[in-house]
Amino acid sequence: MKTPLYLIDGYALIFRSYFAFIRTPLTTSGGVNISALHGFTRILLNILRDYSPEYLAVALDSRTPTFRDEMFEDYKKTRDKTPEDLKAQFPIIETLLKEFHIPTVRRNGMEADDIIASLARSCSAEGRPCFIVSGDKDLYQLVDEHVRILKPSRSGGFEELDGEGVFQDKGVHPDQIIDYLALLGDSADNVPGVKGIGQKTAEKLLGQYESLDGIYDHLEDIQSANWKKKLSEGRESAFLSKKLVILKDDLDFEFTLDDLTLESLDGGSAAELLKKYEIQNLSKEIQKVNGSSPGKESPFYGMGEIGGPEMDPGGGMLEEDLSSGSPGPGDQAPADGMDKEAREKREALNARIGDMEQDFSSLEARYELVTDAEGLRNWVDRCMNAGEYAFDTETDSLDALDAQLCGFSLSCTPGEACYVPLRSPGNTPHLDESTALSILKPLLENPEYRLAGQNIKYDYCIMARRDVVMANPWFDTMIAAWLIDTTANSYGMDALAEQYLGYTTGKLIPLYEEITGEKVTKARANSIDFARIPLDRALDYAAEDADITLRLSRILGLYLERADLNPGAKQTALFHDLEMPLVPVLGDMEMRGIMLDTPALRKYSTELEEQLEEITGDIYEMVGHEFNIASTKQLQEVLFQERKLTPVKKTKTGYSTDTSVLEQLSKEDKVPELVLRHRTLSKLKSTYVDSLPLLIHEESGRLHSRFQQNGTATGRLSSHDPNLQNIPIRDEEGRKIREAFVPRDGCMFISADYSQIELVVLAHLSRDPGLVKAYNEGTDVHSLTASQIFQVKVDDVSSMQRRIAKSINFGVMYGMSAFRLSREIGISRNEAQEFIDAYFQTYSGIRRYIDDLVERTEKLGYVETMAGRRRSIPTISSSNKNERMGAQRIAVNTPIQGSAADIVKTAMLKVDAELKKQNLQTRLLLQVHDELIFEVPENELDGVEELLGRIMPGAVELSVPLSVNIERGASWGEMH
DNA sequence: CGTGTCGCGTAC
DNA sequence: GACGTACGCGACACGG
Repeated sequence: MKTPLYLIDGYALIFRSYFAFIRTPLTTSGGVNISALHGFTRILLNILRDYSPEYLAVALDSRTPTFRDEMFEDYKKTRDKTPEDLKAQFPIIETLLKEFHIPTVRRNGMEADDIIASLARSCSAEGRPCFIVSGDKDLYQLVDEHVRILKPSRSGGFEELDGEGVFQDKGVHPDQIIDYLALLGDSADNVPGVKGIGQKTAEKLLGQYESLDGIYDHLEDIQSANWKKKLSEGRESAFLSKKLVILKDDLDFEFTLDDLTLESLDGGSAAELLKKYEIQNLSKEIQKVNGSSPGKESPFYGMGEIGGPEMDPGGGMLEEDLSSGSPGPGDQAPADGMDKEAREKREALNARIGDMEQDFSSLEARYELVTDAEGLRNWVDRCMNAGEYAFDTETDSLDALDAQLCGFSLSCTPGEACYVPLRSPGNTPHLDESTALSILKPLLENPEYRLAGQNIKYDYCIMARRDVVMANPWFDTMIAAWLIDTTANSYGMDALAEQYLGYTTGKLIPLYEEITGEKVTKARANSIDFARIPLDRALDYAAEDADITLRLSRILGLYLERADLNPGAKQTALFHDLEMPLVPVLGDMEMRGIMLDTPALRKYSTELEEQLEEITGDIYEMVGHEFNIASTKQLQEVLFQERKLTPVKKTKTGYSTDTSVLEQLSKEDKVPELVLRHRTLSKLKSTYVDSLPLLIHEESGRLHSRFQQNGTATGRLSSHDPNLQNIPIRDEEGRKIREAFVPRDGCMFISADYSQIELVVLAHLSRDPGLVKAYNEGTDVHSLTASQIFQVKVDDVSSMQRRIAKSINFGVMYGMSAFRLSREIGISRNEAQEFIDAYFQTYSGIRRYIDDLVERTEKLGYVETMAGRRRSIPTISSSNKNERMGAQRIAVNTPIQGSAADIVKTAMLKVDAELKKQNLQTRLLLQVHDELIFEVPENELDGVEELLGRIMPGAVELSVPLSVNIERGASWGEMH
């Protein structure tokens, strides 16, 4: 066996090392980035240590444009400009290589890859083993019986890839890599590939047709119309890509193998260099490395042409602009039907809004940094005198339960604000938290002073955890903006300032990135630490927050008032009497959390795992091979191609494999049946059983879901992290998860849910005599409906008939079509239509209500709920029928769903007030749309049941009775 | 590796 | 195409 040659892909490893530490770069004490120097040297030393190579070379890229640039002018054009702090490391690394006496090879017009390819081919030709050190998949094409890849692993070792290894890694053989890359493209190098073909597809196609030529020769045989289309559109691009990814392997070199020995290695001066960059450990290590016969000059090969850009600046692809023209905020008043007085009022309000905008835009902001007690007292006095002020906290986390308080800001006059830092970088003296809070407390806790804020629930929680209970959260700009336009895509302060004030705020993320040098990814945006921002910059940002919030509160107040000019409108009341008081109630729920029986879930997880493995095995056996059952794409192939089952319906990208389809297919084949079971169990496992325990808060040991008040267009709440509003209940397996929600010691749960609240609301809104009568007499509405449409006595209604009636009752509220109903209950479309017709004949009041509502919506452009919540529906007059029908369904559904939400919110406030009044320890934990769940000390159980039974049915007054089911249980699963 | 989109499935 | 409102998972494609 000949002595192996080691080829190191220089720049590939340098880039890789730099970007590996991009979030927390390695730097010298002076802040100089040394990630690449460190990482590259580490890999180099590991090769020396692990493989003791005799022959080795580092291949480097050309300093001038390469033949690929000439072939394809966009080549590598998508790359960002190489960062300056990375570029600065190139010469250092080259110097290091030179001083260490590591042979380097570079040739102008050629990339390192081409050099490696040529040297590797020479090795193959003479039967010499060759190891290529790189993580770049382009080089996989070189692997053969003599050539292998050494891919540096995270742990510091190397993964050795031969032909089999390449196949394991990429799913194709080395001689297919070129075609693989030609299909896939490489965005980093701007190799186009075939658009829409990804790893999985490329792998599959090459598995079947061997090569690119094979694929195009058999284009007509390809089953998927989708792929066929993409491939034929991308043909030219594929073959150009192929040319780009083929490495040039026929370069001639003037040197011989002997020029690539490591005999003259000399770690001495390299060690000095590393020491200079404060890389102590590697410096020591390199110091010890020495070749056997020192003194030989390190060869440096190349043509010596200088200059030429290393890389071109990126072209920067523009993202498609998704924003669409949104309706103006809150002003969709009808032109007609308004009397003179109303029009005058409206004009007066518009004038006030205009004047206010004018005043605000001419302000010169004056912001003050407050660092001592006297300064803060002064500001608190000013706020008290004004009676109304804006308040905002700065912290180190968006999670109010973890957050440290870094400071806060106040404003009581537009354009004037202060920031009070409590944590900051550097040594500027400032107030400590407890002193500051003791001065602030009398302001925040006195209900006489009205507090404006943006997302007050957050600040409420922050302060409550520090024993300051904000007593008058009076104007949340986020919630106000939501009420004005429930379908906006952002309620962030920046967006509101832009929209309502025409004001562009300072942006925190760029500021933070500039100061810390860290990239703020989405995952990290939660933990921006405001204390790291120097006070001068912090002042501008934080004080502006309070200033803008105050301005927004004033102008949004006017917008609410203006909305109230519409007949019957009551947005201001809805805001102040319902939504704002709800803020602390939701904050309390979030802070309290709910207890989870984690051991029970862990045990269940194991059971599910076992069942899943068994099902998976059975499926593989029947299908004859392994595949990813969770991949709809792969599943489609198995079902519709291999097993030749008939597709039932399509999705945007292929054939559907959803539950209804699989159920259908189960009649013919066992596999879809097993897949259904697999779906159910893996859904439970991944979404609930395994995920819920991960969200348990360390300090409290409980699960703190967050209730979003502006999460929906209808007025419902939503819940997230975790979403506790979609915990399973319908199936036995799912119910087990509810059983893992348990009360704290000495308590039980009480659940109170409104029965059929949406149908009751429909009865109330439509005033349909039949429906109203049924509710007043306590008749079972579904049975009554069935008796009417099937023309039988109520007592003779079969369970099937009742089920159908129930479907229709619910379907009507959603604007269900005959098509859907027919599928839902397995009857023909005509039959379904007959049922629907019979339904509307029976409940003619509902028909009339819907028709009137749609007509009214066409006139006004919006719908309203009982509490005056408004949703604008501009597409109600669309010329596109589908769009218009969709709008009509929204118009019908929103008042029903939204009014139900109004009722439940009202109940929450009344119950909360009563619990406080009676000084009970019972606490509201969850709201699930029509259900409230309380944690109740045992001695309060009876009293609370009585209280709920008294308050909840009468939360609002309706023309039909609203009944509540109340149950108690030792777990959430025990109720219902 | 991070991010967005899709298909799907859970709740009311 | 065909029933409203949410959230969140895994797979996949894609860009840096």
